[in-house]
Amino acid sequence: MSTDRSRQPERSSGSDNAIYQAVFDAVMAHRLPPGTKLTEATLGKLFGVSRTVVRQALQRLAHENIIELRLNRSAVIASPSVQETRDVFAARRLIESAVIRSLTAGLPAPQLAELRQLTETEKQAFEQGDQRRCLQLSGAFHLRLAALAPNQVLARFLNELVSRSSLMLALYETPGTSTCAMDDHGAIIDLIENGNIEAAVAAMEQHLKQCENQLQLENRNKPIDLADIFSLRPRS
Amino acid sequence: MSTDRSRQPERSSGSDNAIYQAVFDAVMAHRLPPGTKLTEATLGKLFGVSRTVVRQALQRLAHENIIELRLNRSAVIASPSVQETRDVFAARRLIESAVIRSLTAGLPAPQLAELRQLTETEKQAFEQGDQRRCLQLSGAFHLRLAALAPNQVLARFLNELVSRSSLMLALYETPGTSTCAMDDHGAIIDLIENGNIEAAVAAMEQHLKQCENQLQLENRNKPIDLADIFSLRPRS
DNA sequence: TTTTAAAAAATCGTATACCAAATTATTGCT
DNA sequence: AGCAATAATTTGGTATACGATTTTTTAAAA
Repeated sequence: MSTDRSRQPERSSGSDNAIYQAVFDAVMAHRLPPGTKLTEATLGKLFGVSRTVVRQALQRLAHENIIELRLNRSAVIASPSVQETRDVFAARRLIESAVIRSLTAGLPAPQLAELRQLTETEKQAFEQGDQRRCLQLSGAFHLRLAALAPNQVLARFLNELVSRSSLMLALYETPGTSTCAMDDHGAIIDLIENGNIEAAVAAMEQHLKQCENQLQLENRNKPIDLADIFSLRPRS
Repeated sequence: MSTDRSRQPERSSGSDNAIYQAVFDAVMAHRLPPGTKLTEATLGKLFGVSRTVVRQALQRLAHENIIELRLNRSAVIASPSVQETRDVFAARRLIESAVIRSLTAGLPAPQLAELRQLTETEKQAFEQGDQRRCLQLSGAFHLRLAALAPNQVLARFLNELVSRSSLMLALYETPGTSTCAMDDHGAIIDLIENGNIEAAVAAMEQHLKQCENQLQLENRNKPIDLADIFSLRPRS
C-alpha cells in the first residue's frame, strides 16, 4: 500500500494520477533523489500516455513543491534549501500541534486502532531493516492523524509538508543515522487516548524537532555539496 | 496595482500567468462571484491564447480551491461550504498568529512604511465607498505582512487562504454590513512597531474572529442560492 | 590539450484536431 | 399544454504537430 491519497478527490480527470502517484511514491521512498531530471517524453513513453497528460501530473507535483519546473528545461526533483527545510519543519510543528490540540473530544476506537496499526507496521518494517517502507509509513501516520482531525484545510497543507519533508530527508540526512525514534508515534497515541492533549502536543513538537535535528543543516550553503558526497577535496 | 504575486516565481512558464492573475484578482475584488462559469474557449478568446494555456491556469486555480473543476462540465468559481469556511478561518488564525510571533526582531522601517501605506490606501478606498478595492487591499495587507515574515512556507499557505476567504465573504457576508473594521490593520502595525508582539497576536486573532463572525454561517445548508445571484441579472 | 564556435539533437511551449461525455434544444407523442 | 425521447451543441479529455529554446555534440582554431 502506498501513502493514501485517494481520499482526496481533488482533481477531476484521473488519468494523470498514475504518473503523479508513481513519482510521489518514488520520492517518498527515496528512489528518486533530488535533482533527478524528469523528461516529459520519457515519462510519457513509460506510462503510455501523451505529453499532455504528463504535463498535468508535473504541474501538480510542482505546485506541491515536489518537483521544480524550469522554463524550457526539463523538470527536476526539487532540492529544497536549508532555509526551506527549516520553514517546512516549523510549519509542521505549528500545524501538527494544532491538529492534536483540536482532538479535545478524543478519537473513536476504530480510528485509534488504525493509528496503532500503522505504528505497528512501521515497527515491523524497522525490524526488517526496510528503511524505505519505514519512512513511508512514518509519513502515513502523520497524515492519517491529521486527516482524523476536524480541520481538513490543515490536513491538506500537511500533505504537502510531509512529502517535502521526505525530500529533505533524502538531501540532508546523516548517512549512518537510523530513522526517527520509533516509539514516538506510539507514545503520542497513548497520550491522546488518555486525554492528555497538551502532553501529546509537547511530544509531537519534540518529535518533529528531533527529526529536524537529525538533519545536517549546519555548514551547508549549497543544497548539495558534490565534493562532500564523493569524499573529495578540490586539489590545486 | 494588483495583489502582488510577482515576488513568488512559483511557476516556470509565464503565459498562463496572465489568466491566472486576472481570475485571482477578480475573485479578490468580488468581480467574479461564486458559481460563475469559466468556459475554456471563452477565456481563451479573451486572452488570445489556446485552450491548452487556459487549462493550465484553471488547474492551478483549482488546486488552490479558488475554482471547482467538475468532470466534463465547465469550471466554476468555488462555493465554499460552511465547514470549509470555518476551517479556513481557523487556519488563518493559526498561521497569521505564528507570522506575527515570528517578528520578534521587529520590521525594517521601509517595510513598516509599506504596510502603513497599504492601510492608508485602504482607508481612502473605504471613504470613497469603493468596497471592491477595499477588500482587495485588505487581503493585500495580510499577504504582505506574511511575506515579510521569515517563514515563506506559511506565507504561501496564507496566499491560498486569503483568496478563499474572499470567496467566503462574497458568499456569506451580511448584505448591509460594511467591510471589516478599518483600523484593525493599523493597530496591529502599531503594536508590532512597539515590539508588543503578543498584543499584536491577540489583536490579529480578534480581528480574524470578527471577520468570521460577520459572516452568516448559521442556518445555511446550501453553499449558495443560485436564484439569488441570477435575479440580479437583467438578462433574458 | 584546451577553448571556442557552429551544427545537431533533444526538449519544451503552444496551437490545433478529434473523440467522448454532458448539457441544452428540438421534435413528436399523449 | 405537458412530457419523453432524440438530435444538436457545448464542453472537457487526450493526442499529435510544429516552432522556439536549450543542451549536447562535433569540429576547428589557439
